[in-house]
Amino acid sequence: MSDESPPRGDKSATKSRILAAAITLFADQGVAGTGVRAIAAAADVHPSLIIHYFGTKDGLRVACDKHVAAFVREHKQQVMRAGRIDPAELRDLSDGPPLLRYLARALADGSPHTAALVDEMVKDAVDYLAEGVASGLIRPTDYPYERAALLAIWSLGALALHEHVQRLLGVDLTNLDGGAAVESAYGQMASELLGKGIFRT
Amino acid sequence: MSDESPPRGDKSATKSRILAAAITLFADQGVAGTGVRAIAAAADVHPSLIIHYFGTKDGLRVACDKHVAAFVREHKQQVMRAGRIDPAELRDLSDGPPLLRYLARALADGSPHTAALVDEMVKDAVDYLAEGVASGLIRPTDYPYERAALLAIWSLGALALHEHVQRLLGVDLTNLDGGAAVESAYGQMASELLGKGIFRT
DNA sequence: ACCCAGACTAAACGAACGTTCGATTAATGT
DNA sequence: ACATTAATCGAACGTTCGTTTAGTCTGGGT
Repeated sequence: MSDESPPRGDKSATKSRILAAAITLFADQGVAGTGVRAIAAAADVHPSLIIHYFGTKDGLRVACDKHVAAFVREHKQQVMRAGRIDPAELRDLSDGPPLLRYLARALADGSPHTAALVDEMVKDAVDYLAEGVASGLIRPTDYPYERAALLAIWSLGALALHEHVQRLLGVDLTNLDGGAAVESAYGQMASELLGKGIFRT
Repeated sequence: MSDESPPRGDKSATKSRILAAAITLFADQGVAGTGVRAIAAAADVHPSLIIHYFGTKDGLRVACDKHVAAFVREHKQQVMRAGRIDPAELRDLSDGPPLLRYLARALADGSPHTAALVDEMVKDAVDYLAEGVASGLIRPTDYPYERAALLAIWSLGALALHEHVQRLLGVDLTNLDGGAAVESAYGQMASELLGKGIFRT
């Protein structure tokens, strides 16, 4: 019980408090299922202040999209591998709003900015896989784009179904602590499947 | 322009008309984003009739869940492989409400009955894969349950992200016509990845 | 012929919704 | 000290929400 009452008159701090509250609630209950009053209460501000800053509820949604997209853009590779985010950045992730849970919902909901984000991730994956092929680690393919796309879909799809992944395999892909996901049942099984394949040679 | 005006006094027909409209709208806009009035208008009935039949909006949601679950339970294997539903059943799928789109949203939203459904699919996949192992087609593994679970997650995750799958690979997993998905870029790439693996031997 | 169960409608309720408007407060420049 | 600006609140707007209540209409049993 230290700084419970937010300081008044600090615009950017209030704005990010609203943003954090919105991301949390949107991630939990969906955009349509969350009212501005609930967000305002969580951010400890008056509802009309949200409109004053973001114009409209959808403006706030867009701001949340952009905020999460900015984070993801800096960690594309790690997010797509659903783990192994370096500990320094990880503190920001556990302390702040649940960015990955928000992303998971945005992926399924088809929010405006998410498609572009996914496309970027696929493009990066193409390059990343091409490097692996060049260094002889990764098997070449006739369809490098399609392979990258499918790997991205599988990774992000697992993130979107993180609730089921947790129930079935015991890993919370949205709350990775120190690369736990890679050593988990999820990571080990993914290695086995992608490593040796599934069909008998 | 044949039977535009629905017959009055046919309880079960009206009920399924409401159910179909609800599944369509829920799949398109989400449960929270769809009002009972919109459903009533789509089903061409009065809003209060929905309450009369299903008690509450959430009761209608549960009825939709059950209806979709019943369909999926009869086609578990095909749904998980996201294709190859036999043409007879397929007509019901294209004519009726978008059951797979509803399922995709329910998977990500975590609706009540979906978890049990996924668990059943995984259990079936365990058996199915065990048969493959017994017949020598499929490589054995030390963790058969985890393998089945991950394959299910990948399949259903791709379904949940069907919008991105369509944009990236040109396949609509929710609107499969005659096993097109298996021969598509999605199906071929999945075969390649699961067949030979990704790492160079 | 009557009646009655039930399919269905009409109108309204209170609550919650997103948003607007005007006032109040506190910091800032002069 | 004063004017200005912006941050923030308080109260209300009109709309839509899910639901309720009371009713009308109709087909089938007796």
